[in-house]
Amino acid sequence: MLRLYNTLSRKVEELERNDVNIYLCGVTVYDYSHLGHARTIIVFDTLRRYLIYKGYNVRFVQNFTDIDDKIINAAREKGIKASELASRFIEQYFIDFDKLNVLRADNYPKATEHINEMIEFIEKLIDKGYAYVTSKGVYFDVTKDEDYGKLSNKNINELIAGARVEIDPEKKNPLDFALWKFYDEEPNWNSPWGKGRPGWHIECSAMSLKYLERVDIHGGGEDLIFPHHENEIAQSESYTNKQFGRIWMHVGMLTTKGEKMSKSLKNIEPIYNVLKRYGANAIRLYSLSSHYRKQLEYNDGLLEQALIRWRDIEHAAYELIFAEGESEYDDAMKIAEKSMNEFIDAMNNDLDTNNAINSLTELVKYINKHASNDTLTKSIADAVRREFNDMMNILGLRIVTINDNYEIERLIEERNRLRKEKRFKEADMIREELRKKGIELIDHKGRTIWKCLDRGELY
RNA sequence: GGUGGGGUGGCAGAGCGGCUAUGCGCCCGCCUGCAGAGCGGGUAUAUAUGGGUUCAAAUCCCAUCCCCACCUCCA
Repeated sequence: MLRLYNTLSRKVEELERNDVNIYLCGVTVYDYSHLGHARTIIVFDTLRRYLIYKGYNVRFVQNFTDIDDKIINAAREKGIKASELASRFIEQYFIDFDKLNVLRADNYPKATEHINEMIEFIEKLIDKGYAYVTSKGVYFDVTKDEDYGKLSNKNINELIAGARVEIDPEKKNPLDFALWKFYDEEPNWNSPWGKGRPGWHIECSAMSLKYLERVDIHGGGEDLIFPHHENEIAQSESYTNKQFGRIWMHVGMLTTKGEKMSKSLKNIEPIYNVLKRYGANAIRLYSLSSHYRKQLEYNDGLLEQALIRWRDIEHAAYELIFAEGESEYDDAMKIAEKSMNEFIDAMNNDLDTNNAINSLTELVKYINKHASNDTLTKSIADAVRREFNDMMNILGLRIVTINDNYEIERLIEERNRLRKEKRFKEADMIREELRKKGIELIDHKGRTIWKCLDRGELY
């Protein structure tokens, strides 16, 4: 049984339903997505893949915040419309995350396409007495929500005392947050209270309500706990009178030299850049190399380690493809089963992906060992293939596929002819030539196989 | 100041009372025409600090120090 840590209860809880609705807070599209975004999204993608593997019926919704001050400012700098900038970075988002082998969500709702839903939401909050209008906009009154602060475990009075938000005398309380803000200049939308733009938190409440009848897992980066998720809960529960979000999952921040990766610290590493250098598989392994709730340090050495780890897995994957012959395979079945069981145990334990990867490594070692001894038969390969592929799949790992291997096979033949004649220099030249194209040859007794390395240049 | 999470060998990362994971790196050897993978051996005297509980603590308790995140926009 899968057990997940719930930020709300601060306990590890079992996921008891069979239909699982997941809402992930996505990115604000005003710039390239960075490795920190990648980690959060890869974690949720892995969770989703695992749930699917376990037979759950998963529905996955992830939003795009496509309107806010940062987008407007960035667009102004570039001299383009905010909507144009947003759609450009949404496009880029898909380029990056498709390469990272992140499954597409069932829905990617955008804030600008749900203005009406938000307005309706706000109207009801006003009707119910949870929100009020000032000269600047519409605000949510946090004191009307008795359990405000329950997610972030904050005491409302302490929050008020230590509030860092600038004081707006019209607000009843410094913690009250905007549902709608008045703006005369574009981009803006009409509302019953005046032209303006929605506040940030309201989009997730309105959109998750629209696309998911119930949110079983709601999550995002750890930095969203307060105020974003706290506010979402306050609004949504005030609106529906029902609990909003069952399990709240939060992914730890990526750090560089011990400090959070963020725009303001200028220590961002855009995904496209890391992809170029290490490839998607290494990034996924890196992102999953530590428990998701812990902070993860970013540096080249760690990506390097992940890439080395990937090389072993990749090697095994190709050896399985090229395996030939028959033999006993009882042992292989046992190892595959053991490795898979350990993998599942690790995953069930609040997504202990690092240990899950270690379990895969166990099988990989077994495969590679047989391969080097020239005892990896097709029988053995068949006996372990399903488990191997399942684990690869859950982790979102995949080898590079190439459609035309005729030329490779031809060069291998030629090289082997040269080797037979002991013309090793020339043979090595062919191997070198292929290596430059990312094809690595592996000599076995009487035959040579190849693998296509997943490397940055391919992206 | 409040809230949460941490401090384990060169690096990453388990263990949550006894049996000192694991991976990577590094060194030596074997194997190979060479590579890759593999095999054998070695390396690190590892558990922030100081107390305490216990026959036994990295694991429990107390104190101290340090780090990070959140408390403003943020994945």
